[in-house]
Amino acid sequence: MDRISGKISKAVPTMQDVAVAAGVSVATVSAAVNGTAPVSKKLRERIEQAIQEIGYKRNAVARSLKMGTTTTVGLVVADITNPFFTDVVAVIQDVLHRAGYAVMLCCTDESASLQEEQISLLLDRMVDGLIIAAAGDDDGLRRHLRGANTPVVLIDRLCHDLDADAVVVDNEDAVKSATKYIIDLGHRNIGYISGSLSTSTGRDRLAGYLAALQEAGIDYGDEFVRLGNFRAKDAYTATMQLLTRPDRPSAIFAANNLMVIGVMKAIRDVGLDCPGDISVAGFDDFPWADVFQPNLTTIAQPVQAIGEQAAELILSRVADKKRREPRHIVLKGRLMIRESCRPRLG
Amino acid sequence: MDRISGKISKAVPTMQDVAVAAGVSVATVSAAVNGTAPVSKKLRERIEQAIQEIGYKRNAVARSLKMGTTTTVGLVVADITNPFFTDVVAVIQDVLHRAGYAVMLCCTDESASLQEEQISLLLDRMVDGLIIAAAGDDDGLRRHLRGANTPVVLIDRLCHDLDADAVVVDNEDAVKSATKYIIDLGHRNIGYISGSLSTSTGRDRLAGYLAALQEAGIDYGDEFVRLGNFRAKDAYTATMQLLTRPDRPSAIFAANNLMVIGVMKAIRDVGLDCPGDISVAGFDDFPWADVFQPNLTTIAQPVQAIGEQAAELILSRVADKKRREPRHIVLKGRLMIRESCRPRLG
DNA sequence: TGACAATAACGAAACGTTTAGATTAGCGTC
DNA sequence: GACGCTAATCTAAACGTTTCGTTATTGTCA
Repeated sequence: MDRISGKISKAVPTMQDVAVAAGVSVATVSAAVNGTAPVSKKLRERIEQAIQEIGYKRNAVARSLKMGTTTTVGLVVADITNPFFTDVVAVIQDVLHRAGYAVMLCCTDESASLQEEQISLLLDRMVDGLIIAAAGDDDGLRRHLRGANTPVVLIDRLCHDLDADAVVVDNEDAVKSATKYIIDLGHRNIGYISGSLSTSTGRDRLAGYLAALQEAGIDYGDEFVRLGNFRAKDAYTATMQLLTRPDRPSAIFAANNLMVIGVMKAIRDVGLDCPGDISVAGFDDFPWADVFQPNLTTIAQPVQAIGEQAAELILSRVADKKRREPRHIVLKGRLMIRESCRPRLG
Repeated sequence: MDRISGKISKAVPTMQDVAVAAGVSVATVSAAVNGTAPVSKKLRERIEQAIQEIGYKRNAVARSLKMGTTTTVGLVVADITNPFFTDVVAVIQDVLHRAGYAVMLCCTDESASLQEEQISLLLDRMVDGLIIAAAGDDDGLRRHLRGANTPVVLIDRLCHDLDADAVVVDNEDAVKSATKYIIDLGHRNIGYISGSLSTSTGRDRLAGYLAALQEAGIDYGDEFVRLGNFRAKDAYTATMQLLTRPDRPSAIFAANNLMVIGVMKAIRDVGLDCPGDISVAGFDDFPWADVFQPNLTTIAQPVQAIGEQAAELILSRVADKKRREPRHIVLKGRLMIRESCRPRLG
């Protein structure tokens, strides 16, 4: 690159170079580029031409240092492999990009310690805001987020005692109505494969299940509840435990989409048929839920709305840093009744 | 925050603050923090303590400006909603994070113009490297990437005439063997739902299909080929066209996972059954391919290896900027034979 | 005792912007 | 022609690091 020819051609041109080329000061170039101060037509044209000629691009890092703002938001999700999260991520991405923001994506694999690392990484890089689907324990999260006065929007999962904006679904209500639907089909022994109880979604969804049982006067409590920790593999073993009981459940509800896979695998592996022998429903809809067999009955989350609201929230926080009351947006899930649940025989 | 009390407490402490607190110069603090120069035990301890006390964190933006390096790589994929990409993204994420790098994720929605925007956004922010699953036309890509002397690794899709590292799958070979498998089952009229032909994957996969036909002495050429552009919806209409022909195909191959969904939907909507009436196979495996019915026969890509190799490549490029020959890594796909293809009847 | 390394700490100049405040130019008024 | 008043432009000081060249502090050896 650098020709040895008296003057060395810089690798990447700076505002200074533009200023020299256009015969003005850097301040004027800055004003012209950003439109922050009036600059005469004549100069503006000269500057623009110089920019074209030498191929100048503004250095966002230098700008960030000076401005104290990076037009970047960090996005932390528990599992990028989960279709629910990817759908939400896609929407957030889209909205933020339109607003000129970049997105730094991090993935915590449902691990609290990894989560702290990732948040630290993002905070170091001075992201203007943070959207988090929190994994694991709340304490670490709170500790890391206090002090850093970066605006935070929680999605999907709440964090106790952290006064941040949040957009979540009414999990309890959704699972309660799904469970009620199953009960109304005549099922009494209903298995429940739960997510991690250190997340608000894990707790709230379970609460919905229990509430429906109670309301129906079924009182075995959490007898049929097993922990699946939101992963297919854990759900598989959990389901196996349920299916090998003498009084095995005639229906199973899985608290998220990944766990449904584990449930179905287990059902297949013990030689049962869904929905013939056992009914299944799960949280989170996915695109092929109604094209492969059995067509799954699910609770669809409003992913589009969740993503949009989260993005809007963080944008408004970033635009106007003054501390306001945190806002919680609660959306409703929707029960998609398909064919994986049948009335209980006999 | 800022108490009005004589001296105002800074929002976020700087190295200067640490220096004052420890009674040393900023240069020494920097040396201690980075270990770039020897500093006596005594001072190091004082500095460390000061850091703890005032809660200092190094400002990565300032550091980037000075160092000309951001320890961030940009990751551009065509569709974050596609399980293949998310799997790869997850692996890349993981490897890069371990190496201390952050990942900026962008999504182009298969649009060339959006892609240029996104790359521009990343380049502005001075990412140290770029991993790209290229969408659309190659010219724009080349134009944007030249000049910026940022290392680039292409994944999944090649870009003609761009001398960048790349890790791809031998698409032609994989599809050829899958098609051969279908032919060997006795099928003659085999539909092919293609991805966009402006991508190398679109072209190579189609080439594999055609090669298998030719080798088997079947010579209707691209009679049964329809464009699905890698999206479920387009694949649906494309499949509909095929299924309403008088000589409708007895088997269909879809060139990626999303399009399989469209194909299955179309088959269902015209009242046919897979695999009873029509056999189906597709590119890209997914977790539930073998738990829901029909168990899909697919070509599994080595997502783990793709992600790892891509991450390693970009890391080595970033570590050592000197221009070397671009490396192309070609991996093999694997045919996962399940139950969605049956011997042709009659 | 003085000369000379070796070592540890420091001062100050970058990196490429933004921006407050100073300067200049242009122009109408008295 | 001196004066003010705008509007346009410039000068220079930040922003928070890193790093080069320099100085201070030892210790060693002739």
